[in-house]
Amino acid sequence: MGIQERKEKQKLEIRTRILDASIKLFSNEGFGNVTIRKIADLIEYSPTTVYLYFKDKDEIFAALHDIGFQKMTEFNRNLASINNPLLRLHKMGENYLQFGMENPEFYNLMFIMGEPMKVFEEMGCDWNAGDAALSVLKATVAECMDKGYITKGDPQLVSLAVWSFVHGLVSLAIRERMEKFVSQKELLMPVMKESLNWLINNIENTGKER
Amino acid sequence: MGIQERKEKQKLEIRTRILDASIKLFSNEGFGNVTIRKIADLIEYSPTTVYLYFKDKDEIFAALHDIGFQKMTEFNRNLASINNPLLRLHKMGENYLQFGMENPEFYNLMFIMGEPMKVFEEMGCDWNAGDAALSVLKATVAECMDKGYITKGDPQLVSLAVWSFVHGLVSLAIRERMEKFVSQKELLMPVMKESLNWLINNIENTGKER
DNA sequence: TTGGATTATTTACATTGTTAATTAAATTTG
DNA sequence: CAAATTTAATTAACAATGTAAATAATCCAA
Repeated sequence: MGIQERKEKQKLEIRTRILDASIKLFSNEGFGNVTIRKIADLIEYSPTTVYLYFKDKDEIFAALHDIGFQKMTEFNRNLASINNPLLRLHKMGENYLQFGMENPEFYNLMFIMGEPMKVFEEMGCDWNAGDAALSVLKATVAECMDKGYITKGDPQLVSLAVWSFVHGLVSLAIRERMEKFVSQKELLMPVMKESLNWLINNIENTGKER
Repeated sequence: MGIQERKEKQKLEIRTRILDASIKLFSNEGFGNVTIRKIADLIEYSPTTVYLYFKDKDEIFAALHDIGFQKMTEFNRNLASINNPLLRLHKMGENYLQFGMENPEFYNLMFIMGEPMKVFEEMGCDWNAGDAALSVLKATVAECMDKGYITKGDPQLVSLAVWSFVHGLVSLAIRERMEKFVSQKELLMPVMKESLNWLINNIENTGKER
């Protein structure tokens, strides 16, 4: 049935156009700027047409959320070539910081906003995109422990700690809570990286215990 | 002029009523539930009256933000009696976690939402409430370094790191990004505390370097 | 008590998310 | 190919929201 196929493709095409329009809107002006009517304007359809492709606004956010994780995965391509797991962990952290600072609106969607999570809850499905990304982190931490780069312990706990740390940095920075610590915007990223260095140095196993 | 005085007092009284109503609204149902009209209903005034006491909604948020910091300060009363600065730092962290988990909406206002910050920016004034709280942290970290509990270094950098860490934990938890790591809600707080233990243990100076 | 200042309310408007009714287009069927 | 049916899109409408302007009520000094 070639006709069904084409229809599916068209449907997907418009869905993509809606998402692209949304991205354009929020990456320029933030999330307050994403309204159904503005999306409709951009794709040159009437506002209600949007509802033929997405149940509601939150479902659009959820879809964008997934796109964000794809973007982040691309960001992490440079990890594959790093053999030393601690260096890889370090680089992974730096990537995370950079991704957040360069895509604050996506970051917001992925790790701060409540809306996408509600959709996943309603749909009875989990936070798959996020969980996949975290699995990589956990595997890396476990490898660090296996090979003795960091003190052996619960990889889950250490992963959570590392993630919380970098998430804390990014989210404080993009929500402008860091001005007391970092006076100029250009210094934000360097200071955050230094902060990450500090953490990595601290958790590195220099054989102080057992 | 006793009459001026009374007027001031009345003005303040209504301002307080507006803020109280707002707190009631958002602590039950979150921030989406705070609308000018609902506030007006609660204090039994017409909606536009609210604008005689606050320039706009964001200014209400900014005022609530300050109240949040007062609450947090009260939370930290238990620190005064702790002499060991590292123990005090640890307890300060636990307080922070507890405050955030018990007052997620206030926490949101103080450390996540963008609105209050915009108001401070517009008014040309700084994030005073937050800065004051951070000064205490910085002083404690400095004391830890002075007395050799943690490796000497830049207190500013370490303070930022510690704060980012606990902020990361709280904000991931209240925005429900932690479900992969912590399956049940009752376990959240224990795991977060364990995570904090891990950090404190890691930064504790056991004399491994110099 | 009267007139200006203060405080409050009533209207009003634009923007938003979303639903229902209606029309236009495409597809299937006879 | 024409009629019937299904699908896609639009127009109209609604309720909620933030907020401004016009109007009314209240208060206080002269």
